[in-house]
Amino acid sequence: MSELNPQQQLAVDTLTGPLLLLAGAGTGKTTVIVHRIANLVRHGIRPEAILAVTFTNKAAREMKARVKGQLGSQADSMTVSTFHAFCASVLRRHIHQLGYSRSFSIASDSYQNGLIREIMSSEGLTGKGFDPGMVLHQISMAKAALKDPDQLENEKQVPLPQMSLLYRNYQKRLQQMDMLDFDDMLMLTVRLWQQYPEILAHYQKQYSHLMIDEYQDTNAAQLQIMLLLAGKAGNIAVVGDDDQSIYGWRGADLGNILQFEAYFPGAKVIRLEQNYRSTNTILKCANAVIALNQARREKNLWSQQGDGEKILSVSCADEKAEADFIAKYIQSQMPELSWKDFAVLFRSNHQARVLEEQFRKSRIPYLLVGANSFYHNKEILDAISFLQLIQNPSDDFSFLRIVNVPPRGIGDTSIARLREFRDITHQNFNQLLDHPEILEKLPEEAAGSIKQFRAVLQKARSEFARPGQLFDKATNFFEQIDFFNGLGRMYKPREDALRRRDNLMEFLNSLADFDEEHRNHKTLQEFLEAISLQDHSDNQEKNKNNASDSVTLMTVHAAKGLEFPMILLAGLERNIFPHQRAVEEGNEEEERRLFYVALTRARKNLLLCHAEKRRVMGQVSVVRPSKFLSEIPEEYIEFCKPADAIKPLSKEESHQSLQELIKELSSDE
DNA sequence: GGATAACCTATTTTT
DNA sequence: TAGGTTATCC
Repeated sequence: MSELNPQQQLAVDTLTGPLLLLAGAGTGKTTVIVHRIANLVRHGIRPEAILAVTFTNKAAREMKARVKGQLGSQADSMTVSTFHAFCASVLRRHIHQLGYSRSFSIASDSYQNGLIREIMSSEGLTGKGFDPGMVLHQISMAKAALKDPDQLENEKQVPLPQMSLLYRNYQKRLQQMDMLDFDDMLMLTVRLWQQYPEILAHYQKQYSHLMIDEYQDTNAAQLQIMLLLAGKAGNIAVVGDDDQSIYGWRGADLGNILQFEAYFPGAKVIRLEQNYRSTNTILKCANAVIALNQARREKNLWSQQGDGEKILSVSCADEKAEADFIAKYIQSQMPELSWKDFAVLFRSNHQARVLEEQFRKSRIPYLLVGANSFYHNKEILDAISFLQLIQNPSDDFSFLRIVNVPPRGIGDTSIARLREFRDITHQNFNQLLDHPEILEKLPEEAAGSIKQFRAVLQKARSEFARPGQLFDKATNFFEQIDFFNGLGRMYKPREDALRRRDNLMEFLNSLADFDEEHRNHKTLQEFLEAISLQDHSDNQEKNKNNASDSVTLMTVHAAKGLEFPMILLAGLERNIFPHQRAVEEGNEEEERRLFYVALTRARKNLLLCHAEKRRVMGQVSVVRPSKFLSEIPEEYIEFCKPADAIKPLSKEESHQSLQELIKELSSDE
């Protein structure tokens, strides 16, 4: 795109007051954001006074890089940050005012999970009907909506009567351990600014111009942060698309964008509707489908790219046939296209399994996005817990996690004893270890191990107290205490031992990288914060760059913001997409937005697949096509069977592929 | 303390 | 079907 269209230009020229930029899919919003920032600077706004907020680190990095392309080194003094990283920096400076330690650490999801389990079991709330994930979700939603436990008490629609009790305990335990979860970072920033107007004033003065990306995904807490920070001056520009709001289940409030003018009086609204990505056939379908939603702002995407080809809807016998068809179809498009031109999207992760299997059989290179992250590995969590405990002595949870890893004779009995002491004295485990009389009450072997453990921790704390040489310290440290080696040995008898050891090695390397990148000026605390706030798809990025050419497999959620020449959507069936539970919970419109996101990822071609029978929970059952299929206007779509969708190979090609097959068969095993 | 067996349950997961 | 968690046993 060489120059801006009139709407884009208008957005770039609107520099003061509240601005809502409704940017449809593929309408060049990032270009506008970047140009607008450059324009602000051109009009005399100091880069230090500009704050741009995104949701992901990746988005922040990209924005910064592109602004740098426009402004050069001036861009360095501007703040581009995620909501959470920004709040973390605010809280690191001021959170003592709210009774937390400034050296708080950040609770990861596995951490939250473990903590809520512990709380639920101590309240006797285990077994059927007590789902820790659900409780955690409720707490998260409450925090996102800035509700405290008392407010939850008065609510009628809580799924568990004990909700507010659990929330209160969870919060108490986190605070005792000087930990914040992700929602706390937002909630406490709001609380801080509300209770200390002079602190808020400081930030208002520092940042005169705000910009928020992916505005449709903001929750109530984030809205408060923006309202407070924008203050009376109200120089805030938000960019988003209500039709692409697909994170309601994480607390995103569509009302933030639908009622923007009510929250920010005098706001200007600009629509970007010219799309630079897709064919008009695709856009007309997407427009028609999304128009069926009630809660939205009117928009109509169009492009200058011509009509392009019709959308294809293919009906397959079952999920295996569907995967087989998808594989064959992609192969049939070769070699005119390359593997990386295709993305196969699905509603839920488990659908990937059949596809993966088929792709392996068919020897199609693929990349599964969003599969379990590096940081979910047991050994990595152990290693992080270890560092966490060194950094934050109050972290009882990490203590419990690694006090006996690798096994050093500190069993359930000893732990139970320590817990008793903790309940009586209200001191954390680390403090308890300072009392010799308590150690005496433990089994002899355990007491010995614990003393040793304590000594190791103390030594490590003094080693890590100063910034720099993180990596050296860590490697030496791990070697000295035999933690690293111990872990390696621990996994030796199993065949996954090598992988786990490699993972630990990689983790140490990431420490080294971090150290080097920041020229040895960073502390352990900063490293831990970085890995907590890092979006874990960073690893995916690396994979993607390395994997030169492969088909992408991912959920529709993961595909937001991406584009591919050809999109294949699998499992377009009732109860799968829209998801049964979403419909039951009254979220059909969000499912439709999700479908809209899927459609608008495609540049040239869209292929929608569904099966007639599918194995669900081990049982084969007859399934029906999704209602979304019937929402696509008939003139843009063609229905067919797998065989009709694949262009037959020419004689020459089929001869060739036969040759290949023979070669493969003879070389295999 | 650790291995094994039985048991349960299946959305999405930016930080 | 497959995974993750819990229960049980040695």
